[in-house]
Amino acid sequence: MTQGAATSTLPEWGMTDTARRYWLMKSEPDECSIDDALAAPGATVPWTGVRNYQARNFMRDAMRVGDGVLFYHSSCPEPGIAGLARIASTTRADPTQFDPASPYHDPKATPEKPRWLLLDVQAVRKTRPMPLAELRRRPELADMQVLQKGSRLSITPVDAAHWDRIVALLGGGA
DNA sequence: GCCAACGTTGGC
DNA sequence: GCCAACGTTGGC
Repeated sequence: MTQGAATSTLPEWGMTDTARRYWLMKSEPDECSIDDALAAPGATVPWTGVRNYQARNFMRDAMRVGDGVLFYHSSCPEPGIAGLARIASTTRADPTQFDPASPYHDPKATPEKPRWLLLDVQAVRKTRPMPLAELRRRPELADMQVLQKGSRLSITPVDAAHWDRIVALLGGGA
């Protein structure tokens, strides 16, 4: 247990302070696919571009090194889970917010007062595609947050039971 | 390209 | 602090 203060709990998600947590993180494959992540040094990529406070706060307050990640492809021909990953760092300022040339530029952010954070995500393996339509088809997954009507968050918590079920359906371990 | 849903902004 | 207008997300 060498990692720093991991004190926050998410009782609303039934998470305890000690258990491993699980997340679903959306990425547009045009920007960073599971293949891109696996090809990166250490299979690790900085998760840039989060511009939603709730998603940022998950990263800042609840995500911990080693947490499991469902790597999800969005805004593409076949949206769905494309791989498994893990959280590989704590948060730091997302440098794209300071870059006027970046689509993620935030003119109100300064290095002294950054608004947006990122953390590193390490790809573990590519899986068979598990399309959104398949997730919706399975009753035992119906209450996943990402499947709720109007859900747009790019980072959502995943129940351990849902994680276990999805990993089983994907075959192999996590 | 459409559009439902949701988040943010800014006038008051 | 309200809330209408606007922008964004993301599946289809």
